[in-house]
This record gives sequence, structure tokens and C-alpha cells, in this order.
Amino acid sequence: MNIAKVIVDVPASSINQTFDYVIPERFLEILKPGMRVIVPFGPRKIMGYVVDWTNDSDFNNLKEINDVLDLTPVLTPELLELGKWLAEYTLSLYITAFQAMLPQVLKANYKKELERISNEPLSDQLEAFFAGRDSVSYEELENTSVSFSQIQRAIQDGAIAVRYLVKSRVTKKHVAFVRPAVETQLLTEAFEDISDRAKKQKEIIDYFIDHPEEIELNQLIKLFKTTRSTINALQDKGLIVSFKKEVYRNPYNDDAFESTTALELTNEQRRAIEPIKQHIKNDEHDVFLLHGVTGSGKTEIYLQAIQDVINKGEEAIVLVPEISLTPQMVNRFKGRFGSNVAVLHSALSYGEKYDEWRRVHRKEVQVVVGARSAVFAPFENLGIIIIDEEHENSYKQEDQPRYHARDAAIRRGENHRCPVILGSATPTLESYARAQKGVYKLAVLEKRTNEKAMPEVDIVDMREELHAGNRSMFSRRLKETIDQRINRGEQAVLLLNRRGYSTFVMCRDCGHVKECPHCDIALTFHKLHNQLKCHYCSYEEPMPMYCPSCSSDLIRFFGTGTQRIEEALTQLVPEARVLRMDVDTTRRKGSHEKLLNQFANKEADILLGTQMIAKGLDFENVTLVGVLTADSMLHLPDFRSAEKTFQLLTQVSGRAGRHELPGEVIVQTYTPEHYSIELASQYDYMAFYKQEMQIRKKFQYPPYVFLALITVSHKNHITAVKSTQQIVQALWPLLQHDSVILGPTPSPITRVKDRYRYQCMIKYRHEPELRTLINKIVQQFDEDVRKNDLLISVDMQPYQLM
DNA sequence: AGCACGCCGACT
DNA sequence: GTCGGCGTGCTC
Repeated sequence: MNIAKVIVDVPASSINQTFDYVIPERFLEILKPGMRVIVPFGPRKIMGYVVDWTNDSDFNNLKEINDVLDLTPVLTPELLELGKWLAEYTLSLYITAFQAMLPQVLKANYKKELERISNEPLSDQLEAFFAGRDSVSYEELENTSVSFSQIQRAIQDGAIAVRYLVKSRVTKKHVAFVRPAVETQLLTEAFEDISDRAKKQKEIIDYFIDHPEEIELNQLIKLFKTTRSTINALQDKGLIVSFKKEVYRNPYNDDAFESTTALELTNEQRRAIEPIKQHIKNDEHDVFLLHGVTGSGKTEIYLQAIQDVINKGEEAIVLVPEISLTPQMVNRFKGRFGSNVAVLHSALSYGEKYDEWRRVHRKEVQVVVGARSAVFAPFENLGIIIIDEEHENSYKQEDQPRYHARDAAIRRGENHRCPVILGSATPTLESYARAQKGVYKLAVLEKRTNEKAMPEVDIVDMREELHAGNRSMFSRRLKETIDQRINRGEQAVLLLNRRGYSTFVMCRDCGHVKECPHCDIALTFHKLHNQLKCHYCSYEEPMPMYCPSCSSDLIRFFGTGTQRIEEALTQLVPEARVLRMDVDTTRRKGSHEKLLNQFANKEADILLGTQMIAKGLDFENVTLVGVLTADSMLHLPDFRSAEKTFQLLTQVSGRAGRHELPGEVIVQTYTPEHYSIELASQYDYMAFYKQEMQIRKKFQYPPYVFLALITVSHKNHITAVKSTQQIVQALWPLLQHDSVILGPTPSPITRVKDRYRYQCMIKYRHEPELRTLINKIVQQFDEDVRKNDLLISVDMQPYQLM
């Protein structure tokens, strides 16, 4: 068993296989599958993951593994298997699947250097380039007069060599510690010898006589109000030593969380948790759909189920959507389980993420709370996986590997024979349908724990407002209610559902709309820099003074950005203090929490924001929620638009009146008769489910069929269309009779970065060989992909259809 | 992907 | 001859 099978870090379909390498004697004992290695690959050196062992290989001259990067495997055997499955399931490359399961910093960095290997004189230019150094980075060659052939000659002469370096991006944080260098006995003797003038030195030695253990250097300095020089002096005398120790960056101060204990469960909660507890006890896998209205105490069920898992000595994964959005959620887990929790989310720095990941890897915690990728936490004794707000689309990764965390979670649940809990007030139709069919177990929480009714929802027809001469974004009803709340000293949350709207620029004279020259999409106006920006390719240009088409000066921006609403709002209600929360105001790390804290401390009357304010917020003084444009999502070319609207309205309504004060919700819409708006206002999930299912059935959409989306892009419009057409034609005859292919059609955004995008959608019920078939057909385009810059991407079970 | 190799036209 | 550009094929 001295040959390793390695997946190398080359993201190309022709390299999507294992490569065999001889394991040198010195690594035989230490190397295990799941470790990262450095291997020679052609002329260079690259990183790879050992996935398996073997005795013999079909290849006769194998190269040796150069180096081993890990002391313990970063991927457990289970995760190796999961990665393989994930890659095949999502039609991705093995290497991208493995990288997706690990923190960023474990990815390799590559560097190329020129190294001088003899003292022979080089050409003048090369001598100048090396300037006395032994090795020089390859990048420095740019902007020099050194020619490529000069280098080649020098290499042939044996004067210099190219060296390929693989660097790990790992940055560990080190902190200086000090401890006595000699025994206490000797310290006591030394104490006498130190001059009485060295007061600080004596104090410190005295301290170490009583406390011979190590202490953080900075802490010691603070303790004795001294400086580095005192420590240095003692070190020079050989009495103490300082050394660096690796520490974790702790983005959360664990002491700062108020600890909580289990709450008494309601009868309903007890009924819901009982089967879950049974499954934990019996090591049994099943998927539970926990359908509970907002405020029905889903989280307490999670917490108590996790407590059982911890008691059993097993581990728990909790997935939450974009966790930075719900600091209150983190608080609850930290409050209950303290330092037994690691938190993984996108707002952490790479280093912080790596540290949290290592706490899991080293089995220092039993609970992980995190966003999508936390589903890959390297636990080995999983006892439960929880996906909160199961319907959130952030669980689907939109780039390779295009996986859904739910699928990965269920797979892991099977591996570990443990329950998977999907929790939501508005489950996806897919999940609910599965629960109805008995594939998932359904648990229902219909009552709120505080017995409070859901807030009253008031629908305002904006068409009537318009007829009554009110052309503003705020209905009279909403304005009145805001005034009333401010007078009462209560707070309001206003949601601007910006999706589908944006601040585009249009000429009022000729109707010309400024579009990106590289993408088929209107440019977005950014007031701050008076610039127009493309959201797809980052193209930028200044806001024009005159219409480029008709030279009129009546060119203006349209649409409803939060900035404009904020302005309108301050005009309408001048006495209101408004906090705006959108991508612009929350870009900086921690700014999210800061804004929410300000609002919680009542430093503002109105919180105005986009989708991000709809989730998980819980403020006792909020008694009004206003939705400015409930139907803005409804008309997007997406079969889930009604479902998304229903979900959003239900979520945001739950933000009002969660505590003592009764809440009210005002929903402004141009289509009050739409069932998603009407039923959301009645909190009637079941009615919505039934109606939406009928529509899905009629138009053959999930959950009645499965979808696969193939997108083809190319610089040339014709090539893009033709290639898509060819794929469709090749695929048709291979599919089952009840499968359908829609398209080719242009993608909703037809051109991005000067590439034309066409797509086709496969609707199917049962295609056991679909992945193989698609792979085979995509491979037929291999030549066009490699030589002709054709791009084909496949998304199994797409969420975002654009 | 990223590199070498080899063929080819252009230029000191 | 020599330089540099681009197409082709390979990586255990």
C-alpha cells in the first residue's frame, strides 16, 4: 500500500480523475486519506487531496509525493465520500467539491521563482535582474528587458532554474507568553541577587515564585504596569523565557452571552420534539419538517434536541441563512451552550473562519452554527442536523459546485444515522409535498408560545391611492399610521422589496434607458459618486448631463432605491429619525449589528431596509411593519415568484408586535387580489400551498417535476444559439417519454460581460441516467469549450432561473 | 489550468 | 540565425 490516489488542484474536466503517486518511505506512517499533499504535475508542483490507497497502478513511472501539508486529515473519510457524491450529483469537478467543504485558507497559493544555482556569470540584463539575490519571483520579470530566450539559455547552461512553490494560505495567530526558565527554588535565590533598584524585576520574579505557570506577555506587562524592557532584562538573566503560542481568534466573547436554561415546553412543542428525541436516542435517520408559525418556539425545540445530542456525546450542525443577519440567533445558541459552539459565517475574516473551523476539527466544540457551507463541518459523530428557515434560497450555492445544503445535510444524516430537521414558517412546496407524501415526517406548531395572535395585516390598494391623486410611495394610511406610532414613541420597520426594481436612468424626452455596454441590463444609479454602475460586470461611468440619444437635459433616474425612499420619508415625516439598512450601509464588517443595536436602543424611529430586515429581527418596541411594494417580485420570470412573495410577506409580518404591544402590518400593493398577497395577510399557509400546487401541476413545475438548467455562453451570438440548439437536439432522443426540454431560449439576462447566454431547461420525473447523459453530451462540446471559448454550465435543481 | 514543444513568419 | 506568437497535447 505505497501508492496514493490524488485529486489534484486543477479545475479542468480533463483532469477530473485521480492521479497515482508513490508515497516515499518517510511519509508511509503519517500519510492518510483526506490529507493535502504537494505533488509534481508536469513541470510544476501543485496541491492535491489524497483520496485513497492502492498497491499497484496502471502507470509504470509514477512520481513521488513531494510533501505532506497536514498533520491530521482535513477531510474525514465520510467527507471524502460526500465530496465525491456532491461532485457527481451536481455535475461539478471533484476538486471544486473538496475546496467547497473547507475554509478558504486551506486552498493553495502558487508561486514561480527563478533561482540562481551556480556562480557562473549571467547576461548583463539577468545580472541586473537578480541584483545579487539568490532567487527572484517570476512576476518581477514583467516590465524588465530580460527576454524569455535569455532565461531559457541560462536554464540550459545550468546557471538558473525555475522553482515552483506551493504555499499554504494558512495564517495562524500567535501570541507571546512568558514562563519561568528555572525552578522556583532558583527563582527565590535569584530574587535576592537582583538589585533593589530593579523594583519591577523583583516584583515579577516574586510573582513567578507564586505562579510558576505561563502567562500571556501582554497580560503580565499590564499587571505590573511595566514594559517589554523589564521582561527582556529578566530574559537576559536566564530567569524567564518568552515563547509564541498559537491562539484562536475568538470573534465572540463567550463571557458576553447571558446564559439560559431550557424553557418549559408547551404541549404542542412536546409533541413535536418527542419523535425527534426518539430518533436521536435510537440512532435513526429521518427528515423532519418542522412547520411552525413565527413565534411558535422552533428554536427552543432545536436547543433541547441538541442538548440530547450533546448529552449523548455526539455533535450538532445548525444551518441558518446568512447568519450575520440574525445575531439574535447566535446569542441564543451561545447563551445555551457557551463555548461549546463554533460559529461559521460570511462576515468573519478568513482567519477567524479558519479558527472556528479548527475548533470543530479538533473536537473542541460539539455544536456548529453557520451558513450554508457549515453543513460540511468535519464532525465524526453527528447526532442531528438542523436547517432553520428551510425555504431560504441562500442554501443553494449559485456557483460551482451548485449544491443545495438540504441535499448535503440529508446525505450526511443518512451517513451518521441521525435526524435532519427542516424548520420553517413557510416551507418550500418541495419539502411540504414530501412531508405530505410521508417522505419527510411532519411536525406542526400552530400556536405562538406567548399565545398572542399574529398582527393584523392591512392591504392598501395603491391604484386607489393613485386615483385619489397620491403619487408618492407612501399611502395615506401608511403615513397616518407612521405618524401615530412616532407620537406614541413606538417604532416602525419599513420594507422596500427592491428586487425587480432598481434605480435605472431614463430620458424623459425620448425614453432612452442607459444600459451596460457589455451586458443586457440597465445601469444602476449610485448617488454617492454620481456614477452609473453595472451590477453584473462592475462597469462604471459618470452620470450623463444630457441624453446620449437626443441630447435632452431631462435625463433622470427612476425606480425606488432605499436612498430615495429615505429622502422621501424624511420629507414626509420630518420629525422621524430614520435608519437605512441596505447593501450600501451594511458592507463594512459589524455594521449590521451596529445598525440593529442603534435601533434596539431606540436611537431611531424607523428602520428602512431591503429583504435583509425581514428575517429573524425581534424588537419589543416595533408595532408597525410596512411593506412598500409587495408585488415587485411577483412579475419576475420565475415560477417561484408567488412562493417567494408569500414567504417574504409572512416573514416580515412576524416582525411586528412580538411582545407586549400589539402590532400592525400595512402592505401596499398594486395587485391586492393576488392569492399570494391575500393569503399571506391571512397567515394561511395551507390555502396557499394548495393553490400554488395546482398551478405548479398545471404548468408542470416542481415539485411535480425536477428541473435541470443548461446555460451556454459565447462571445458570438450565433454560436451560443447553435450550440444550445445542438445540445437540445442531442438530448431529446435520449430522454424518457414524459420528459420535456424547453428552449433554447435566451437567458433572462442575455448578455453578460460581452458574452451571449442561451439556456434550455429539462423537466423530468424520472431520469436515472440524466447526469451521465448530460455529461456525455457536454463532452461532445469539449473541443469548442477548450479551443473556442464556449462555456457550458449545468445547474441541477436550479433556484435562481436567471 | 498552465506549461512545453514545435511550427512559422518577421526581423536584427 | 534568432525572437516571439500561437496552436496542440499532456499532466500519475
